[in-house]
Amino acid sequence: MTIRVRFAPSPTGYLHVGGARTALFNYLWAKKNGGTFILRIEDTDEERSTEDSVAQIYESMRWLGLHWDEGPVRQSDRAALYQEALRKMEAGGHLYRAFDTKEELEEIREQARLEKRNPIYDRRALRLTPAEVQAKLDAGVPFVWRFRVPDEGATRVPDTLQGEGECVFQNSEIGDFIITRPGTIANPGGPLYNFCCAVDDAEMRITHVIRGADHLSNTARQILMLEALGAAIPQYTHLPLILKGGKKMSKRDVDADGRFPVSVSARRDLGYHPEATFNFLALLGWSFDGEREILTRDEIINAFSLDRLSKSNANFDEDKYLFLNGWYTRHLPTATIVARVRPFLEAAGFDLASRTDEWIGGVVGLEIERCKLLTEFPEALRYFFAAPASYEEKGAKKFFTPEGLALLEDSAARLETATDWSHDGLEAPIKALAEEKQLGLGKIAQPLRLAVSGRTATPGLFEVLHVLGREETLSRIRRAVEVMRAAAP
RNA sequence: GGUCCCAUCGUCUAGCCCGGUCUAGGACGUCGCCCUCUCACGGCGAAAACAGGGGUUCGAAUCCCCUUGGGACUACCA
Repeated sequence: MTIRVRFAPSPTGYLHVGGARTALFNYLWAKKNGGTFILRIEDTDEERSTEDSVAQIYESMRWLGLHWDEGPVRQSDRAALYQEALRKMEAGGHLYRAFDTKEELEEIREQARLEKRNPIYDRRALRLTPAEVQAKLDAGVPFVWRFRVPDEGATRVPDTLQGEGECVFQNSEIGDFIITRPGTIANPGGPLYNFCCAVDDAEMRITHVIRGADHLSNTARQILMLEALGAAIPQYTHLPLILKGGKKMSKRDVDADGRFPVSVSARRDLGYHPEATFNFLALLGWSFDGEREILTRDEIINAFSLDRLSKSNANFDEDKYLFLNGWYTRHLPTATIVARVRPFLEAAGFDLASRTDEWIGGVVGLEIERCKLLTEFPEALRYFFAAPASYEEKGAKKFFTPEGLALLEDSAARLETATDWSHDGLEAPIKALAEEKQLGLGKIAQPLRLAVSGRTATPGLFEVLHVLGREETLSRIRRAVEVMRAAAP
């Protein structure tokens, strides 16, 4: 039997990293087994679904390389299918109409709370006589369809991960759930999530449902409907949840924290790599061998298996994500990094018109070990595009002293007579100066570094001077000297 | 409150199913040392965990029970 899995997001917000991980595991399971990965958009909630979200979900999945084999299938296009399933279940005696108002239902819940019971519908609609039902229908009283859960027995959710192979729910604890929005005969209410999900899983012949553990109790209901429909029950894998601050990631206020947003697109905009994200997400609840953690897409696909999934919830480890991103920044081909950094440099307003990819690659290469996120490059590279507007305060205090000033002027004098502006050609005269002064190279280099870059931490000083060129270097030193004189006359 | 799920270093985890090889392995983070013109990268090293209590067993991180803790669900959302 060929494996068929689906990722079924609701477009009520941007795809977040938790959803992306669910999509990833479905994708991996399909790829590993030569199966089919289906994308299904669960947009039955017209109020909350937006086209913007739909577009962003596609975009984020493509960015991560989670290409789907079938779909996207939109539930909003499948009304006829749900209508047919509804008729089938009704004919089987699995459904009944309920005319209760929101207020009545709230009362039932409140009562249950007081009695410390699970709030379960009391089936008052089921006690209506056929004549009473007909009267309400004739009067146009809105109703919803409820699924009649069997009185006895239990519903077993076959799960590869949670429980000991299955999770058991007593039917008496489930309660007759609602499967449509309120409507009338003339104007029927639309189908609800649980219902569509079960119908679609059956219709699409889904073999494995891999989704978050927050769906565990829904699954019992979906299995009940699947049985009523006479459909096969897929194998379920309820993934442990990704926690953020000890709580489930919330769809709302997705990107409330600008530094640690949860939407995939916001992460991309912050300069995270798809490779790092793919790798990191795969390791969130799954492990390769417990030793290796930096893995290629193919290695992950080949090694992926459901039985190496963890059962317990995982905190979203920002430090590790950032570390991995830094690793990929350092190890991805330079051309890739340059292509990805370019837009960030442009956005920062740097003039790239006269800059070749080779030149950009050069300066990116110099700063790459100090940058984990692509968004860090503009600030890191700023001094290659413009003379420092200010000098690092701590460094200025330490190196812009009378002694530092003298050293800077001496350095400038040596550099002015330098004929060879290569790394070695620059190093030689400065080293000679250090020896004459009986100082460590750092003593000379630090004031120079600060003068040309405004910073106390940069790549090798002579590489920097080489890139800046003679004129630019000397003019920056002159400016620094002026600033120093002005500050301490 | 009810139902369900989960429980190894601060965090992500390996080991658990098939008890002894575990003085519990790796990674991130932290700290120290080395490399070094600075920062970073890299290298080396350190501190750091089987939630608690009962069983079963010659022997338990591994099996069973209880307690405790954490999470999810508890919509005419998905």
